[in-house]
Amino acid sequence: MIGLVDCNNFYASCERIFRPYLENKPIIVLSNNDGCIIARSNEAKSLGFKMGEPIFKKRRMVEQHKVNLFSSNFALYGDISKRVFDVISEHISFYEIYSIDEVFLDFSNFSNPYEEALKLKENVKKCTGIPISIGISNTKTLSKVANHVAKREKNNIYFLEDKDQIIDILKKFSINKIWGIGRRYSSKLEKYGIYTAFDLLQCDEGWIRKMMNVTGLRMVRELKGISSFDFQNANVRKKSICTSRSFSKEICDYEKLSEYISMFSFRCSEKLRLERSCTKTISVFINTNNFKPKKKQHSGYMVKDFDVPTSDSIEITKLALQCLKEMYRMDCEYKKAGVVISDLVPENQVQLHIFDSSDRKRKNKLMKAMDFINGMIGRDSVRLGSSGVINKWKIGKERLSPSYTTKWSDILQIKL
DNA sequence: TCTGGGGTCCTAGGACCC
DNA sequence: TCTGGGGTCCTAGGACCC
Repeated sequence: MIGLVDCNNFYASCERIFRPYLENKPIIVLSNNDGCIIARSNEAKSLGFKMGEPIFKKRRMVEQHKVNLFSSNFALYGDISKRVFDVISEHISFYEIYSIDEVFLDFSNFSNPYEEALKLKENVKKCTGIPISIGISNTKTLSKVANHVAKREKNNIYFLEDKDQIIDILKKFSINKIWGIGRRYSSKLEKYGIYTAFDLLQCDEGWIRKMMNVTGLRMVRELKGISSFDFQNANVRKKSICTSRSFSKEICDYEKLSEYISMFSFRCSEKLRLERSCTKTISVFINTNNFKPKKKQHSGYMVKDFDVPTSDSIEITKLALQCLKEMYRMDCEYKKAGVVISDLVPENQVQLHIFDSSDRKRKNKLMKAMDFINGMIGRDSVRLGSSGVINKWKIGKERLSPSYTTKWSDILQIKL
């Protein structure tokens, strides 16, 4: 038996924890630059706000219904997420964290999974203030289905086991809600008259394999109750790391753009060291605003390799800036840029290079010192000169809530 | 005026090897 | 007229997830 925990409207719920007066009020959380809708409370959902919609198109509706808008506060969400998982780990020893607000649980040792889920749900709510839903079934994909159903149940828990019951639900379950079927596949399948999960189960497996390759086939098997996606080991390393941003205003100036690229590279290398990995490959991209098709368009993308895999911020930033230099066009206005590092190897398995003359031990020490200082007294306390002197990259966040749990200056005060 | 960020997996086809 | 068989590695692009 596999349980899937999903935090209800996670980001919106995080904002609500410290503002109980927002209970039953519509809440929307916005992406960077306060651009798109990325989370909605149930109240906001029923008012008709859509995921991913740009908020400026909805200004009037926001005012009309007195919707509470928030800029995204990922420091807060990340910390609350960790607390939720901490509580869960006290109940269950074998679990797989799937995303910031989802975790698969091994429920096979419980004689009464429903009771166990209920206890877990209540404890998470009590300890963190976050409401969760739990779907239970015998494969990951079916537990995802069960979780959908759970969202509408009174207790937010659904145990899906009985064969007839599974068929009943799959007959009403439209394909675009299935885990692993997105917009492309659903419109492709609908052309063949396949509208529900049940319809999909009637198809020939060879045909499914041809249509949706082996991943799609595995998903269909899971719907049939045959487990095809394993539990992931808790400490899988990342295969790539990316830092990218859209700018609130387009940038032409090379100096300014290079400061961003430098900052993105630095951020990537910090994440990389946290993973205890090194990178072999770096790619940099810069894009103009494709919502303004009349303006000159350019999508630059450049990849470069390191002779020796590294996690050194200085080396990584240097190569990234070289990429930028080679593709930057002075007659373009750039709206978005990013740095991706890939081909990651564990730091203790780095292949050395016969002509490598740099003192890697010394560089490592320097990076450790930087990470230590920034960890002690705050991000960017020490950084590279190439990223500029002041925090120019502060992206538009007008409605940012305090970082109640991760910043001393923002800690909640209670009057007794 | 204003449109997010960070990941994963799979496949076909080209280039190469013996 | 007729021209083999069995592999690996890499990349771009397509699909998906939250």
